[in-house]
Amino acid sequence: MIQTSPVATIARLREHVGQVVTLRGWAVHLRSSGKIRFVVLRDGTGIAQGVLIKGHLPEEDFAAFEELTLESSLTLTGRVKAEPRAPGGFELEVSGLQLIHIAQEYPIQPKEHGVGFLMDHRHLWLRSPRQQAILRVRDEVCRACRDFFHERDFVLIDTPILTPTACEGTTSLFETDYLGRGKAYLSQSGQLYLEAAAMALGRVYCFGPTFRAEKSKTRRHLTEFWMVEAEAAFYTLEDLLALTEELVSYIVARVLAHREEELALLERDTAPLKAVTKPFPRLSYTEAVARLKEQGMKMEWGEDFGGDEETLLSRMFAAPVIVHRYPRRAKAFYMEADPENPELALCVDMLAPEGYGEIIGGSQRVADLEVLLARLQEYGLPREPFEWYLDLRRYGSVPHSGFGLGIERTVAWLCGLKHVREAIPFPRLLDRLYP
RNA sequence: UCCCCGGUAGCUCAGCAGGUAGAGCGGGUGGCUGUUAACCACUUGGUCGGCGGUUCGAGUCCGUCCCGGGGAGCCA
Repeated sequence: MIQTSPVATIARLREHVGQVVTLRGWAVHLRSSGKIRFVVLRDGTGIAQGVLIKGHLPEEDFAAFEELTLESSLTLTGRVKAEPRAPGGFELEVSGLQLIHIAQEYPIQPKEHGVGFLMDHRHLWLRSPRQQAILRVRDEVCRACRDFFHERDFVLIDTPILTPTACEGTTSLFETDYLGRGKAYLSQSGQLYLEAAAMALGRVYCFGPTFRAEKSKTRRHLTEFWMVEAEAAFYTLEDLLALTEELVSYIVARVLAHREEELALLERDTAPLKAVTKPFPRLSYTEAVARLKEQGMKMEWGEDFGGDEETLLSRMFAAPVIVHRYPRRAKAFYMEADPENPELALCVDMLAPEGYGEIIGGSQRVADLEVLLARLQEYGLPREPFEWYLDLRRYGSVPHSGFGLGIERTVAWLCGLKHVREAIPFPRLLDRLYP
């Protein structure tokens, strides 16, 4: 395509005021008032308005407006002008319009649509300003996680997605045939492999998709979701609590600093996010149960928290709340017992405020071979597939701890979303695999 | 897996007591020199989720299945 003027992006239009530039993008609003016509263009960096005045551009280009439909692609060339009346604050006095592709009748209108319809058109829904804003926040969260760990000398370790066994025997797994040699499962956590890597590199983390085949149908569940997990040799539960607290406050600060515009577009009240500062409130499970009972919840010591309990607990504090030392029998086989009370596990959950619930789960891991062997038996797990994992306790075992943070739940919280399905580009849900 | 709600035009919905299927938006045509989800006029648009039943007659009542939404459980 022949360009007669420099190509600009809408986000940087202010640097081109007074100059003639070309914008490339898609039509989002088309209005005509006879001899004056308006095209609102989006290019992925923002929106800007082009004004077409009869006689100020070739007649052919002026007439091409008539062919435009919503989401048609085109280029606009013109002089940049600051204009308070224009969406985005800048407009182009169009001297040239080139059609690239005329879109068919676009299904998504600037009006209310049902969730089902929007999800069926997720590939197009992503173009809407709100979805773009969410995806930019997600991008910031992911980058913050990587930066955080690199600044602290954690090494990125890519753990396998196809695995021979469950990390935690209890949850259901996606099963696939492995080239006729038996079953393979989609990973539900990189943790076990990360533990091996921690014994090699000290501090490690992984960042990738995880899969849970549970038939969960709630606002906080996906069947495929992203998790950042960290594992560190010689870390105790106390070290772990400090690390999770640091990570979450780091993420929140980064999003507030770099994604203010997006949060404003999402109409996210940032006051509760600005209140997220260290130290976070810490409660033992036993204390949490007592607090819930005070609030009138009917539950007994030993039961895990349900959705209602989590919501209530997270609403009691401005910052995320750290709940530690749950009853061991409600938790996974690899968690170290509390030496002060063997009925408790040295574990942690972090609950996001405003009712968002669990975003982090972690624990100190069993370091002793005999204890781990007994656990496998206790939980009814076969020993053979875990032999490699047991080796970690045979060759220089050390205390170590790790955790995982759910990306979508974190993004949903930061953006103030009602459901995690909007926090991932293409959500995989119980009854949704398309698009 | 269980409970609740829903499925009518491309979209969002209305449709009373069973009696010839409606609106707004979108699409199309025309008008308008500053529009902001523009406005005005005209116009287009239907396998009422599928199957079966009751009835002279079913979008409407009954049965069943499918799909979607919300919640529970389970889970992180």
